[in-house]
Amino acid sequence: MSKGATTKRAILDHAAEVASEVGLQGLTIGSLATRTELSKSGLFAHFRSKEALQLEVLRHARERYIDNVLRPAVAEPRGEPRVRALFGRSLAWMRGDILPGGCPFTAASMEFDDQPGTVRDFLVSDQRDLLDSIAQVFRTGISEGHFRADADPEQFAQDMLGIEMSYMHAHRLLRDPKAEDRARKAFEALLTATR
Amino acid sequence: MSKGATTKRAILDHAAEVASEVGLQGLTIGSLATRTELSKSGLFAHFRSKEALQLEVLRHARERYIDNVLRPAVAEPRGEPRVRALFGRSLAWMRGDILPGGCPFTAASMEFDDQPGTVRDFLVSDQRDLLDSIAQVFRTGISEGHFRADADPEQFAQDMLGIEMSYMHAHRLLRDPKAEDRARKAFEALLTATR
DNA sequence: GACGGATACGAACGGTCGTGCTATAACTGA
DNA sequence: TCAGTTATAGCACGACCGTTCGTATCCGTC
Repeated sequence: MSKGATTKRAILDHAAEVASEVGLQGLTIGSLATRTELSKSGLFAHFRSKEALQLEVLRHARERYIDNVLRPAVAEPRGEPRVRALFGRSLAWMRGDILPGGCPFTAASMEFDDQPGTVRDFLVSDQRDLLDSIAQVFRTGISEGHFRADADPEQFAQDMLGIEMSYMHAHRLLRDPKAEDRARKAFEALLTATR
Repeated sequence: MSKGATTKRAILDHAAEVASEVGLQGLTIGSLATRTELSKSGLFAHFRSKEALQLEVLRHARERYIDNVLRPAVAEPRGEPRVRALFGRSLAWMRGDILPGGCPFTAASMEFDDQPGTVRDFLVSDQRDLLDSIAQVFRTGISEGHFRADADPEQFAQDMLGIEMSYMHAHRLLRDPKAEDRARKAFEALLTATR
């Protein structure tokens, strides 16, 4: 890997962490330059605009998500075990085990849902993919006979995401120690209802 | 009401709308001054710092929430009807019927969950109150015999909030026309599980 | 109608924002 | 090793940030 690509990756590593904590708007070129020990213009040269930086940060975070959540989960046996693995790893993602500020997509979704532009467009397609992935994993559970044949995968996806989001809220903002326990109970109830 | 209080209220009305769309960080004194047709310093005089402005915006939004969601719901008969009313009005709140950008608390929670300070502190106590209110309303359903006696009100609160949050996500970001239908189905399933 | 406090304005402050340009330093491939 | 590319620094820019201060204007009270 060339020098440029190496630095760029290092920048994006830091940027994803910062963005997960202060959001994509709070992510500023000056502060990121200080943090990576680069000059503002030196860093800026890697991206041609702030918007491009934001997009690359999201792309980078998505890779992290795929590597740490989606791919390991899909490596599990089809059906319920795979669904459980996906949920468990999603909780860790939301908790901040991978990026210190928790899920940057959820945060960015709230930030940008009313701001048209390429960032919003990226988020839309990315979150659609995410929901599709959940639904797809769930479908393996239907075809394995673990869940009712008439269960709705899209419904399941939205429901599971809701459990994750309220978990992130209760855990990260409220620091509620019972948050994870409740999230897992909600998940069990959701699974029970699909059988 | 004195002149000052009138202007201040007008400012906060606009500010709450803006904040619901671009977040509390995106809310800027200059742009808010333009929007309210005041000078920057004239507006600033009503608050003594940006942080104080943010706090007052949150307080103002909370009043809106209480007036439009909580109080009308509590006016309904105790038990399940009251729980249903609370959920239905919460969906409208999340949708953006009251503030155009949807729920500013959910957005601010994501923005500030890693940023210590008075804003975060306010959000914590406010969101704790919110969850307590949901739990309390749910308890009326237990004492009326509408729900199982051993149902966990705090669990219900976190679950219902999750349904609302994933609804907001699917509706506002993804503009998914089926989002509301799914949210209502999830709510029915949640109620069913508590009987 | 005049007074006095509340309210708003204008100008200016030091900072930081995102973004260019130019020059130099560091890498890379022949 | 050296030429050529790539990467980084330095500096400057206009714009806007939150904030302060002195001044003018409004308004309620007597």
